[in-house]
Amino acid sequence: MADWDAVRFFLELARAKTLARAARRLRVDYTTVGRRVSAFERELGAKLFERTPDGFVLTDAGESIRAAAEQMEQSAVDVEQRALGADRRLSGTVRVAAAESAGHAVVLPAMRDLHQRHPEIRLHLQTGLARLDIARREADLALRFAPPESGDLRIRRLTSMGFALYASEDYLARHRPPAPGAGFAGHDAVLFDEGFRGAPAFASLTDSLRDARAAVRANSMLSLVEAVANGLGVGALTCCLGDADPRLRRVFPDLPVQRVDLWLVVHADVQRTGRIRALIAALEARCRKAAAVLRG
Amino acid sequence: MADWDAVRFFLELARAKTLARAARRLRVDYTTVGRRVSAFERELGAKLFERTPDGFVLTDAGESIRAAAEQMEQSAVDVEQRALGADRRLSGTVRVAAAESAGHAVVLPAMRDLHQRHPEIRLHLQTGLARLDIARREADLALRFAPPESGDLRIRRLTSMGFALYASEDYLARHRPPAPGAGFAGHDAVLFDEGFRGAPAFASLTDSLRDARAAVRANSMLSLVEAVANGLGVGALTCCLGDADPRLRRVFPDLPVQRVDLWLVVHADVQRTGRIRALIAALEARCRKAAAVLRG
DNA sequence: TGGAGACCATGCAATCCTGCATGGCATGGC
DNA sequence: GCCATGCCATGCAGGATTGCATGGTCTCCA
Repeated sequence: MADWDAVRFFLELARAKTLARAARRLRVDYTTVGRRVSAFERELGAKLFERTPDGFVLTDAGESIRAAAEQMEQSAVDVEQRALGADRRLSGTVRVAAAESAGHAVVLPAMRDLHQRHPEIRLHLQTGLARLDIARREADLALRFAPPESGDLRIRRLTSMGFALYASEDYLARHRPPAPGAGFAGHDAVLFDEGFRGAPAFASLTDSLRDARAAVRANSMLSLVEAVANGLGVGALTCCLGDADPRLRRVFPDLPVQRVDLWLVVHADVQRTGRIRALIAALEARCRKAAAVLRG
Repeated sequence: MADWDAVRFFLELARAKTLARAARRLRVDYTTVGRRVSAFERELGAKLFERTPDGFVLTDAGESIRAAAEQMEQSAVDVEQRALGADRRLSGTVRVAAAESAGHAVVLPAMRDLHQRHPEIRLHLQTGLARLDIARREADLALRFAPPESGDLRIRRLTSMGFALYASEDYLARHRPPAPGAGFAGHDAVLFDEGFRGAPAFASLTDSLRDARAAVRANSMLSLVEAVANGLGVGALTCCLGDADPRLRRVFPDLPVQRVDLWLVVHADVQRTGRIRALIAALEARCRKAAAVLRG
């Protein structure tokens, strides 16, 4: 094959179905995707895609090379992983995928310590619940509230984080104080946009807000805190965040907090990479030192 | 990984050990190989090669990605093969015009490989020097020792084939050994009926037989080989044929063989049809694999 | 010892590729 | 109907990549 890179374009187009979407994921212009895929078809002498009204659909020929192409992708990832594993330098970028609360409470403080010793290590923190694929190397490291099981991933428990319901002082003054377990009918809720799927402990916390009206939905933790702090409603926050903000009060100060385990996920091959090892060590140190705060 | 194609360069350099050799195999300038491999190293953040006096040697990091890179290569081959296999037109007859020696040494072995994968492809091999007109579609493909220039034909060099003078052991025992360049007066020659017009290197070989008596003339290579093997005279044969027959000996074993380039000629617009592409690929694979044998 | 041959680094010019812009074509909401 | 949105084809200009040329190092061999 003249140009292996064409397979990368082929695969992405097969997944994205349109030139435009594939181009965005590949970070090139869509004309480039079209041209390279056409060239690939010409080279192979086979029509790989049917141009239908709803996008590019694989032909039989395209379908029949898909598996091999994915195999190739897997090997490409392997190449990358092993190269990364061989890299002992304490410099370069580490990409971390984490829930925003974990990013705030764990990753950034850990990074601050790490930066003192190794200023060459850069962090690319991708918060949000969108599950970046560690296996496909969309991130080097992930912090998750629910551990995935799969293949070559190394998983370890970092800490457990406390969550509780918070409201602003004046919100609590203006509303009839809720009773534990009695529901929040008549209350306003500040909700995270996407649910923390797969974290049962956390689910039980948000479930208790079910009866409340959703006054605010946001997909940014900062907005969430501000919403609660501004008296817009009751919200579930990590204790790190809630306790640190003087404007916030726990709704049930006497109840124990909800604990959710935080898991570190990393690909087996990159565990030896210098900068990644260093960051993992910093994360663990941070979790040890701040265990009390994190657990609430 | 930003550019999968870099892996192809990496692998080739790992095998070839020098930029120059790798570049020749990849059909690019060696500066390109150097630059792309360097870029790859930069991207991975790992030094893959040690630049030693005797070429590029894999570092530990390079060694550790080699297996995955080879895996990737295997998948690339799979992609290609399935694309070929998926083309529904991979059946029917391909008509090939070739000199008998090329047919024997290249076309038939290539066809054997091809037949494993695509048993529905049939070959119609028309040997002989009569120039079938590709342009007029008297054949789909031609293998020639002299490239025609004309219009819509696609021409590429397949390999170079070695020719040498052969005789049987007992013929050599019975005759005064000829001296290189001194002519063959008093010898018997086994000649191909029609001359290889247009292949100067070959002409020089047969020219040296000018002084010999023509003991046998034949227009079949099989007859030619048999004639030489039976001690009827000295004949110019491809090294493939001559070296493979235990009854034959090179007349001048110490002289380098005469090399004649073998050209593949195909009409531009049939280049894309599946069965023809498949055969071309098989021909090229055969020439690559058997290059040493073909060159003598 | 010196010259040929093989190899590699670097500067520069031509080429190829990419991205942008325009325009055409669908779909869907108002 | 009409506009907004999303998609793709094609022409064109800028820029990245390539190949070539020069110059240097090393080895081998006469």
